[in-house]
Amino acid sequence: MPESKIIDLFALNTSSGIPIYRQLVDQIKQAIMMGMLEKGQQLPSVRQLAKALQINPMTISKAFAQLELEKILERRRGVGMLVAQQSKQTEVPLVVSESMQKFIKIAQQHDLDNEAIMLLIQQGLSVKIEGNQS
Amino acid sequence: MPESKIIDLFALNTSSGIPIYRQLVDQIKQAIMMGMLEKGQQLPSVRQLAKALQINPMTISKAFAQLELEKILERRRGVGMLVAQQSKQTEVPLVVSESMQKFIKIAQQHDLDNEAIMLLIQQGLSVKIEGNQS
DNA sequence: CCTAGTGTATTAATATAATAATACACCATT
DNA sequence: AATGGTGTATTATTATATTAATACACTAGG
Repeated sequence: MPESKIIDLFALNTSSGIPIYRQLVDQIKQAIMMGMLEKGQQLPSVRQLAKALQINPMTISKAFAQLELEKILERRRGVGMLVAQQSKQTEVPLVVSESMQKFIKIAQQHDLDNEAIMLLIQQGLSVKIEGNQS
Repeated sequence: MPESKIIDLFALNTSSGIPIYRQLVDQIKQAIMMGMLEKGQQLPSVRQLAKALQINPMTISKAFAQLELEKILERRRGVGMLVAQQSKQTEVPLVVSESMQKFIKIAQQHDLDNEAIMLLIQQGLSVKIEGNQS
């Protein structure tokens, strides 16, 4: 994916109540999972993004700081940012996406809305382990 | 489910960063979805819960205020709280749970952790319509 | 070295949310 | 009406998170 198009990956919603930097973090992880960003891929500069998205450069930087902590991106002062070669986030296998789509379809056919679906999954994930982690 | 056992439904984590009242809201919705709370079912009183869970009564009340707004519970001053007969939250059909469990199993077999699974679903839900928007 | 491009540490301003204390409102039973 | 149980509006405190401004740090290329 050409660097110029990467900016189009981001769809920020400033009135959703979800912090901008978190939206950035999530959307980058998702882009990698969907195969839209590859390891070694260079990202647009903090200032380019900040200008294009009309937000403060530090907000971008904060998002990337978190992503670096999680070993997903590498930041290089004076150079730029790129998807880490050893990124912990990787593209999701097709069978997984397919299984998910099947599940979502069935859930929607039974009138579950998005929030209910998220809650159900959350429940499903926490039940696996007896007692609560998190 | 006997009222005395309902308190056991709640597993609050005061150090998770997730607000207590939101944990209560989510856990009640989940309990209904899992069939552990039924329509018309009476809930323990605000003060009983507050004492058992070691939190302020107003925190319980806040959670229930939200659930009433969403037409899930009914609150009756001087009487108590109960699951609304017309509750918008309903038990999830078995086929849905099964499909979900299948999906979770496959995802975990492919090394997705809980956070990745949640992000994936979130992505899956936001990409509603495949096709042209031209 | 100088410049113009990278990213960022520090700090401050803002915004907002979460929790709790209090006193009050409502209801059923006597 | 008195009592003892319900829930709650109001208010204040606290905590904390988010965003932004500024000045600084690093790098590549001329």
